[in-house]
Amino acid sequence: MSKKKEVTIYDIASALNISIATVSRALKNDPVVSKRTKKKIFDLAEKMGYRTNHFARNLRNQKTNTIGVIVHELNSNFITSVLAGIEKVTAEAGYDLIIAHSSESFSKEIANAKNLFHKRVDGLIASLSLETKNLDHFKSFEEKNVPVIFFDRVEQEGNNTVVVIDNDKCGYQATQHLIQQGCKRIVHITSNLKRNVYSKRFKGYKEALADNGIPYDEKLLIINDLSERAAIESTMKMLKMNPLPDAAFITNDFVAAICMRTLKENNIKIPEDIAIVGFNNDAICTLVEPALSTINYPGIDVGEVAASNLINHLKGIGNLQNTNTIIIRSNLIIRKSSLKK
Amino acid sequence: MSKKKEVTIYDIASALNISIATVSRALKNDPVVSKRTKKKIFDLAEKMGYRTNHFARNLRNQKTNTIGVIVHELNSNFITSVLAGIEKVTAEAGYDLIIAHSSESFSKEIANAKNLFHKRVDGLIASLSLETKNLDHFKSFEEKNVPVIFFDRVEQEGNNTVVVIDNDKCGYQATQHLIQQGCKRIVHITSNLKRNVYSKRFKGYKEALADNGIPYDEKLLIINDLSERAAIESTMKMLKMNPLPDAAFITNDFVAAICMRTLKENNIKIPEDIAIVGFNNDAICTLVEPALSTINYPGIDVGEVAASNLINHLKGIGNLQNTNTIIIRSNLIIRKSSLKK
DNA sequence: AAAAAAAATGTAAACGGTTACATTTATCAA
DNA sequence: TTGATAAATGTAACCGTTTACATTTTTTTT
Repeated sequence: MSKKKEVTIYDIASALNISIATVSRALKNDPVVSKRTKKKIFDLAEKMGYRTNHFARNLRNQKTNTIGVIVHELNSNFITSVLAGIEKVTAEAGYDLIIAHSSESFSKEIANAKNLFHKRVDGLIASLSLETKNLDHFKSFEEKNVPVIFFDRVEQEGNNTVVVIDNDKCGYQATQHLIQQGCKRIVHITSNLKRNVYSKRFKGYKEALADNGIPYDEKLLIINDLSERAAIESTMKMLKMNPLPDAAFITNDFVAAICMRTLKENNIKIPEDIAIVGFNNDAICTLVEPALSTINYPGIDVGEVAASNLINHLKGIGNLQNTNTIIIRSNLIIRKSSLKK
Repeated sequence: MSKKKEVTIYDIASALNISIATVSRALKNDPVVSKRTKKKIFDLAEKMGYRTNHFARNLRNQKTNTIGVIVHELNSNFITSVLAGIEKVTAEAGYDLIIAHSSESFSKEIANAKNLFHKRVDGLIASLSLETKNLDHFKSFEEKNVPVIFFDRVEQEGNNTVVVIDNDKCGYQATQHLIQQGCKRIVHITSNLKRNVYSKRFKGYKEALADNGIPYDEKLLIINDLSERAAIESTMKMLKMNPLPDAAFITNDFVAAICMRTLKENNIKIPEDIAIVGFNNDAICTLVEPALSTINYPGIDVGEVAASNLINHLKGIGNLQNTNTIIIRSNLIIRKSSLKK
């Protein structure tokens, strides 16, 4: 089962009786090579089944042409949209992608970072796990001047570049909308408040309450880990409240969908008894009943913006040093789950 | 913004006044190097921040340590499960992954195959797009003896190795179950019958009908492209049938969910008026109302099996030459959407 | 037709590992 | 102490590109 020997520029050169330098230049379409020679070389390369050895090239060029991506989970509509956006931009620019996921574990995130660092990615795009306590594992990238862009779950310390939405405003809008529907006891189901996305949405939630003269009640705040089991538990907590809340702002559509199912199983009417607003605008929103109001968080845009900024930086166009925060447009989508009137 | 120079085995060697050969051997933990020397080398490598240059190594070793994956779409629960399974196995074995998706387009699948071929992946795992007409674009892999494993959407021509479920049986079981519920006019909503998965499920559907003395009616067969729009159109077609069908076996949970929503919008009761069985067992199944009966198609197992067979082949353990088909266990899950009694 | 300038091509040294083979050093038996 | 053997280390070629610099060929100018 011996592999056929690979064709190299030496084979092409000696077949045409020219130097490897000319072959190398021709294959990169260097204008310095004459059209006649180029044609001969292209044709023969095609015929011989030549393929570039990227290792030799990268070894020589001292760059990997690879972007690393670290996400917390793959099983998420939002994340796959972001990946699609990243993929689109990086593929066009001729970069490869190595995708790693941490399963929300800090130690796995550290391992992923170390691995991608050793693989020498030219740049990194990352969203933090729920458990992540610090950014020490990204220091090595900084030391070697490898650019890192964070998106969604980010940390503002130091001079990172981050791509986010205005989570504060989104939390405010969602809550304000529920208040306008006449809701007064609005539960907030969210996740680890150490993560910017959740703390900011929480901040917006509180601000909207305050602006409407509704006192903040910490009993209405429920934290969970975004799993199905946790979503059910959170809902049960909500059901035990007395008096029952009249709305819930939930920072994740999947959790919101589980919550709605559990509420319905317990004979709660949505939105009449409890109005619901989710977050992300996953495909699931229009499949559950009633359709789920949510914040539209366009993952594809996030991915595209993160990737194109990174690549422009790598190409020397633009510079991330002076770019601190990029805010992507987002908006509230009102559906039946929150329409009381 | 000059990058700090990378540390190489030469730097370590000269710092310790030994040869690069010893350093190279030590870093690979070659037993031929003495413990004393090894320790010195490890410690210094750590201290100097040495990282292996994979390009130099791979160039010399003539292998890439990379597995290519081609899928039709990322936005699918099933596919992300498969990827998770593949990732688990390949990461443990120390292989990298390059993931490409064709967006169901034949030309993009060809481009992806060509790209991965030029990147010289050591092996390939692929599921075909809906549009794919032939496997010519995988011939180059065969020629260079690069192993290819197909999963889910496969083509049995030639001597490929494929990882699938018993789609025939699944189609039979789903249909049989609906018949047992008393259904007689069972619509089958599926996709391109040129793809094995759909043709086999269709075959099972027809066999179950035949075994129960129900004549096959081709008017009850609806083909679509799995998009939301197509799912709605398919449902409208179903609604226009006279008499109305009493069940639908739909080969995709997402399409089934859209279909259920559309039916409900048109005041059809599920399962009383029309019973539904989907396919895949996506998370969505228990979030729609009523909960969706489906075929459990464990993507993670598919991914793990495909990847471990590929890697064993690469390592010389086991051989794919004589492995034609691997069938993964699957089963019918009965929920409310199909329970008439 | 010769000189000057421009275009095309060639030479050879990197890039950073791996490893067959050669050499040195350590260990042990007689 | 010596020679034989085993253990450890070293030398140098190789993997397939890229590119600064050198050289040759072609074109233009006078």
